Order: sequence, then C-alpha cells, then structure tokens
Amino acid sequence: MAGTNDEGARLLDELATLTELDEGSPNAFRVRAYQNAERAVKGLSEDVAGLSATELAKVKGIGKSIAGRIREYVDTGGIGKLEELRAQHPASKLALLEVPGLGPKTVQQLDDELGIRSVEALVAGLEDGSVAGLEGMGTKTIENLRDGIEQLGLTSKDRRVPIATALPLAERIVAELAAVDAAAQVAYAGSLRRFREDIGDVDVLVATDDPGPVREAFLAMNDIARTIGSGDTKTSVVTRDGVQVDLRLVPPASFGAALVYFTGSKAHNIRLRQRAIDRGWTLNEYALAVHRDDAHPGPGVHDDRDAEVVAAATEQDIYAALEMDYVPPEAREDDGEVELSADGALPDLVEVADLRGDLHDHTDLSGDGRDPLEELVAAGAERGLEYLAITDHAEDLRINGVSREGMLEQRSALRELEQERGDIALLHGAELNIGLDGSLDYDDEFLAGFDWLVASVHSYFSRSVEEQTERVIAAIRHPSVTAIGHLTGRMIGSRPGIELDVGRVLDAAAEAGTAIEINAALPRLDAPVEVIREGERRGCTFVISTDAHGVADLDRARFGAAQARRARLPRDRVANTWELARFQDWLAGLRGA
DNA sequence: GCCGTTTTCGGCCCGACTGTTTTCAGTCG
Repeated sequence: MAGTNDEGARLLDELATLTELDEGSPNAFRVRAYQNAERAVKGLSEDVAGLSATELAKVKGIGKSIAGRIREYVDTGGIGKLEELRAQHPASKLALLEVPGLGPKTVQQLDDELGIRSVEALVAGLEDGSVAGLEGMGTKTIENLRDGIEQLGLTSKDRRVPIATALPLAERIVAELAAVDAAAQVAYAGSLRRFREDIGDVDVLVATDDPGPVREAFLAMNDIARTIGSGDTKTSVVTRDGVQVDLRLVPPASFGAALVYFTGSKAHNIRLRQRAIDRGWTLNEYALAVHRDDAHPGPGVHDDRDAEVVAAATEQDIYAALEMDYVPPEAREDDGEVELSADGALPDLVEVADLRGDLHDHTDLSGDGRDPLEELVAAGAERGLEYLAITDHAEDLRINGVSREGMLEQRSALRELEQERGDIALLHGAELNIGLDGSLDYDDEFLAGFDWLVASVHSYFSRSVEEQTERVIAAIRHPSVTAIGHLTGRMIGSRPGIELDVGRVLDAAAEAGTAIEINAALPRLDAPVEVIREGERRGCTFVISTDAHGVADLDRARFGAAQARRARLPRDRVANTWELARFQDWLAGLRGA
C-alpha cells in the first residue's frame, strides 16, 4: 500500500533532519516545512507516483519546491538536494544529535571548530580536553555529555517501548498517585494517551496544590531504578525496565490545559494554538487566555490575575472555546481531525460502552484458554454484553485445537446454558487456522454448522506477499467464515506481521462481507490503524474483539475501542456495536449469501 | 519552504530548564 509514499515521507524526514543541522536551528522554517510535507505525504490516500507536480503542490503542506522534489524522487529515485546535504553532513554526524544535550547548534560548533563529526570523535575530544576549550563548555556540560553518551541506547529517544509494556506501567503509577491525598486529579498523557503502538517515554500528570507529597510518593515507587532530575513542576525517572517516566505537577485549575498540552501531538497542539491566536488568545499548558503583549508575567510566574482566562480546567472547555468538537486523544495527530472537529464533522467514534457483543473468546476447552465456559459467559453477562461468541481453536492447531466431538459437546452445553441464563445470546463458533494454501479446519459441511467463524493465520509468517494474500483471500471468500482474526499476525515490538497486498485483501473482504477483526490484545492491536483506515475507505465491516483467553481479558475491549478511535472508524462500521436483532440480520445475510 | 476573507510579503506555537552568564542561548518536549 503506497510504498512510494512511505519512502517519499522517509526522504522528507531525512531532508528535515539534515536541514535542521544545516540551518542550525530546529525552528528553521524550512525544517518545519519539510516536516509538514512529510505528514502530508503520509496522509495521502493516493500514491504520489500518480500525481503531477501541479497536483502535488495543491496538497496542503506541499508547495512548489517540495512538489518538485517529490517528483524528482518518483522520476529518478533520488533527490539532488538530499544528496548534497548528505555529502555535507555524514550519517555519523547526524548521530551526534541523538546525544542528550546536543542540538544542531552545538553539533555544528563541534564540527566547525574541532572537526568532530561522530560520537567516537566526540568521546575522544572529551577525553583529551579539546571540547572543554570551546566557548560555553563548562565542566557541567562536559559531564552531561559524558553521561548522555553512556546512556545512549539505554534511554535514548530511539528506544521505543511497546504499548503492552508502557500502558500497564502507566496505569499502575496513576493508581498509586491517585491514592495520595494531595493529588486532585491524575492521568497519563503523551503518545501513550494517544494510543500509539509504541512510545518513547511515559508522561504522568498530577493536578495538585501541594506537590511535595505527590513527588515523594512517586519517587518511593518500587518500579523506579534511578532519578534523572526533580524540580517543582517536573520529575524524571527511569524504571527498572529502562522506561523513562516524567511526572508533571500542575495547578488544579490548569489541569485541562496541561492535559491538552502534554497529550499532544505536537502538530495537533500547534493547530490549536493557531486557532487561539486567530481569536486573539494564547494557549499554553496553563490556560487558554486573552493574549496581552504588555502583561508578560515573566518566567516561572503564572498569575491568573494577569491574564483573562478563557478556559483551562478541562479539555472539553478548551475545545469548546476554540469552536471545535471534542477530539478524543487517539485522534490528535493533525491528519485531518482539526478541520473535521471545527466543521462538526468528526464521525461518531466507538466507546467501549458501545460494544454490545464480543466475538472472539476462548474457554479452557482449547489448551490455551484458562476459564470454563460457564465462568466466561457469566463474566460477559456481568459486563453487560448482549451477545458472546465462543471461538475455541479448531482441530488444525496441533497444540490446543478441539476435535469435532469436543466442539459438538460444547455446542450442546452452550445452547443449554443460553436457555438457562436467558440474559445473553450465545453464538457457537471456532477460531479456524488458515493453512498455507488457504485451507481451513474440518470440512465445509461441519463448518456450516457453526454460528460464527473467525479464521486467522497462526503459522508460516515469512512467505511472499503473493502467497500470504492468496491464503487470506481464500479464507475471506469461504462461505462459512464470518471474520478474519488478527489480520497481520504481528506482535508489536517483537514480530512483524505477514506481508499482504492490503488493498486486495480488503477489497475481497468488502465484497464477501467478511468482517475484519480489530483484536484488542495490547501486543497485537491488529488490524493496524492504517489497515483499518484503508478498510473503511474500501467499504469493509469490522468487529472489535478481545480474543479473551480468560475472564480478565474481557476488560481489554476498551483497547479495541481505542484502536478504532485512532483509526477514526465510524461507530456504525463496527458490527458488534449493533443491537442483537440487527447483528443477527446481518449475520444471516452474510451466511445465506 | 509554505501560506493567504488583513495574500505575493512577512509572518510562522510556547514555555521550562540548564548552564553559563549577569541577560541569554541552546535544548527539550
């Protein structure tokens, strides 16, 4: 899908970094222009290869010059300007920007005055004292650079933590701090709150008038290995797992403004501030307030008497003041949501409470499930589910698949249980294994006896795009298959997904009516956001499933809803938000067709 | 380098922190 767009965006990113170094300032407007163009290219649904320079220049964020560079890349495979910059600033010099405390100015100074163009050369310069001779290099700076180099790779910005690690950590910290009396409100923010699949560091925000006890409670937590720094408003630590956590302490009246600010994304915030400026206001982490040039309170002083506050206490207040619909954190990436919310055109997005059914659940009948049928069903009913599909692994999965006899026994037990309870509709299903050739477990007649069938890939992850696409499409087109489970099979941070021709797969799913699962397990979050978006454009139906292997897993439905919001998927495209009658009608049509 | 119901020039988001200086530059998020 749009391979040239990905590569084009990557080249623009490199152009931005090299230009930053070349211009010596991260705020050089040319740098931001490249970064904006990069995001514009990423957000395009068409392939840049098919667009003329004139068409490209019409895209917001891309002007005449960058349009020309993109065409140059499409036509020749490279960009002259980029080659030029690469020659001037070798990759080893770019790596210096990764050293904490080194920015473009200092990197250029090191090169100009000492010819230092790599981390190795910097280490040598620190050893022999030549760096210490530079202007502005005091003993503290030298020490920080030494420490920074040592930490490279440990807590550097490049180290990405999978959401499955970061989110439980953040929730543990939030729970612990919420128990402190002085903490009025506690939340995690940053890219984690935006539900990115991997994050750099964890940001935790606490509203308090009395920072001392909050900070103490934080520093006393078991998870913490060492403290990087601690001030009145910010404390940074590294956990035993090597995850950096920043604690931010803000006045309660500013909590909403701080939450917006620290949730980001940076690009989204810039758009909000622009809207503030357009209205004669200014937006920062303390408040949305009337802008006054003559009333600069000075650094560190934020006296509300000096500025007329328009909104600050809640995020909702701030968005409302900016004449926007509230934008859920997952959608704050500045890829169209600002315009949509300003126009009142954001689609209705999925909340966990909208999920009436769960359609991928394992009991202890298959080897990897933990809880018996009765307990899982009871737990589903307790959580307010109106329908539940039991989908144990079918016989092809050698380790823990279920025989025909086992399935039939489960079916009668399930029908009986449904009658007895009367408070939840039960579907008898299975999770089928998609073989390398697209074949499925059992035979067609036996498959037709199930109410709901999820087909998923569990093996042969490294095959050609063509093979993978064909096997998945074969499963999609099978008349008894109702959904495709964890489409790519990826495990975030540890296993890449299978390579698919996503467009062909999604078109086949849209045509057959087979639903695409949004698997809510944090290590999976599969289908990925880009695939969901593409599927929405191509007319696919989705289901959000917990893939529960035990009662507790039912609670991760909220992660599936978050993934759907991140993809900005309209609620009505998710079949398990539908009331039972509508869901059953749809299912009957799907299986009868 | 991009953009425009104050448009073809003159803007471009905002503040904290650090270290090094005595009023600020660079870095970071």
